[in-house]
Amino acid sequence: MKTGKLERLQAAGWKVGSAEDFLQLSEEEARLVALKLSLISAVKKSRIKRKLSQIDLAQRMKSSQSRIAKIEAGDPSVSLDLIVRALIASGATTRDIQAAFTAN
Amino acid sequence: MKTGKLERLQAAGWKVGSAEDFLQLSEEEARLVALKLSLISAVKKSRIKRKLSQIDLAQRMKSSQSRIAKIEAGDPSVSLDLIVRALIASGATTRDIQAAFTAN
DNA sequence: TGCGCGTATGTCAATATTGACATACAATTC
DNA sequence: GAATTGTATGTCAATATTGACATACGCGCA
Repeated sequence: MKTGKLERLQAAGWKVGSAEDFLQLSEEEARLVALKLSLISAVKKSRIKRKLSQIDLAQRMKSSQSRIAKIEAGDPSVSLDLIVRALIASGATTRDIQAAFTAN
Repeated sequence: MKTGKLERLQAAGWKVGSAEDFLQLSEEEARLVALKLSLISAVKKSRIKRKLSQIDLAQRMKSSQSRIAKIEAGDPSVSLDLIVRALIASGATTRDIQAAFTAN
């Protein structure tokens, strides 16, 4: 998960480009972040629900335990692709995924 | 006239190679590809609906026209992150994104 | 015909993401 | 308190993805 660009810029009191561009970009970025967060939450829920350890899930998707931990911790190095792969591998149904996408 | 899954995958440029390989695609991989295809379709629909050219959309999301073309062509080099960014930048609502799932 | 416009395709250096590994931390059980 | 089990964090070489650019294609129009 990317560090909040908006928050950091605001904290620094910066103006970037026009206010319009700035607000639009941050809104889009915020939507993407919110989407990732709800998917991450769904991964953990699904994994726990199926009583899988991080190692179990890692083996299912041919990844590693540390990657799963980073996914669930919202590490900036984790892509949306990997999050969704984890969701699917964890046994989440299409409906589960749909719900996660919608819940933001 | 519903297109077969195999044709759709090949048409989208995924390295599928042969029917043999396709059959070896795990259910998880197939679900991820199907998800990407739905979202890709939603990107193009949303862009056209808002009367945006690929160049327009590229500027909105600070990418390039060729990237947008590759997104819509289902180029394997395009990540899910970028697809969703394009969806958001094209003006798609959360409901539009949800619809992309239901449609598949 | 040539011209503008939108889209498609190939390439590539820069950057982002990956699995794997080592290691630390937390809770549980003996 | 030591072993076991599950999770967190940092690192890094290998790989994947990126925007940018050049260029080609299709199509309507003057």
